[in-house]
Amino acid sequence: MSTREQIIELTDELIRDYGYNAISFYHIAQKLKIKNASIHYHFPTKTDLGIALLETHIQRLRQLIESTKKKDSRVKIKAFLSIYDAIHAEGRVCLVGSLATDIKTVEPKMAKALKIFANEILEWVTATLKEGKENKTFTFSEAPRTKALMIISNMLAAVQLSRLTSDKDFQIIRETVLSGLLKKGKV
Amino acid sequence: MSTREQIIELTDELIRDYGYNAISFYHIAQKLKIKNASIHYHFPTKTDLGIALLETHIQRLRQLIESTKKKDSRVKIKAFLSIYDAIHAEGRVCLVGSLATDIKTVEPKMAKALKIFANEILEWVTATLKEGKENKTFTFSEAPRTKALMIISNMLAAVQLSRLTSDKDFQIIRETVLSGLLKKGKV
DNA sequence: GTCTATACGCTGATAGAC
DNA sequence: GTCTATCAGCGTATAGAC
Repeated sequence: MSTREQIIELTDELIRDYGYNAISFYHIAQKLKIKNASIHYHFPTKTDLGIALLETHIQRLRQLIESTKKKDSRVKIKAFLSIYDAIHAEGRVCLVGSLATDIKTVEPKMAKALKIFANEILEWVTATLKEGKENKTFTFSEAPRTKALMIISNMLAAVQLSRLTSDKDFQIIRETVLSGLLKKGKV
Repeated sequence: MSTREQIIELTDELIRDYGYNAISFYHIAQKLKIKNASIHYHFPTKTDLGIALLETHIQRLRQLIESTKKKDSRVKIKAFLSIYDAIHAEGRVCLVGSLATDIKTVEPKMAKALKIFANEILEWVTATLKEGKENKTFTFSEAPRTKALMIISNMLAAVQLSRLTSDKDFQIIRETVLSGLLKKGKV
């Protein structure tokens, strides 16, 4: 992995652990055993680093969407939930949630990238739910986009809340989300 | 309002706007037209200020619980949702969500206060749902604590997500939460 | 590409006058 | 209780050698 990629990877972990405004170039440099100035070579400003991180996430999301395109709706939703399983296992929060609380402190260009990322997630989950509802894989009464908002908000907050209440609360929310989609005879 | 109260009030707004690690004593002092050192007189450290803020919120929550004690379950849940209506109207996020992303950066004493606050909210909503289910005000199939987790996570994330997707998404989530509790013939 | 050296503003915090 | 003055440390960022 190139230095540039290592910086992005570590920044991702640090932001989801501590938050954008709590981390510094010095923290990143120390962990990677490089110097402060080396990071500035790859990313002139902190904003540049933040945008590069978001663009990486957007790219990965698009790859996931592409690679699961022809799979069952259930597989797609489970792929979405699996992302949160990994985040929760790390004791971290998701990038969208972490940056949502900081959005008023970042430069417009970075805020824009964050909004694009959040909206592409919402569009994908919406499309997946719509598809799953039509082919009777999922059962729910709300509009697909509404249901997507409910599921995303449940998962986004699950990783945050379980830091405060109980670790097990993540699993409870996750299972309730899934069973709420699959349970037949409801509605 | 005393200076001490003004500091707490403004800190609350700033944390929910920008996040704990983005705000400084200088920002607070400037807005209140006092000096840096005056804040340190009331709160020796930033941690002391954070804890005082959380204790204020815990106290207010207890007052709300007490004042709505004998009211209908529906009134209690609407009181809970109203808190988020106000937060969303301000364009801010809730204190629990804002600090959940920063918890690994604050001192243990402050983290503890935050956990107490989050758990008391969860207990209240759980008790309210249990009561409402028993007297048939609410209709849901999950355990009361599970349903409370779902509702709290929906609302906590609604204020965060609506900063990124659309302002209207808050209302969509809020209405879906409420109708999911009141709609008869479901389940 | 990575380093050393450095600039300099902001941050939390303290001492002591009023 | 609030002020002035001051501090050390950390933050982003840059210049220029290797």
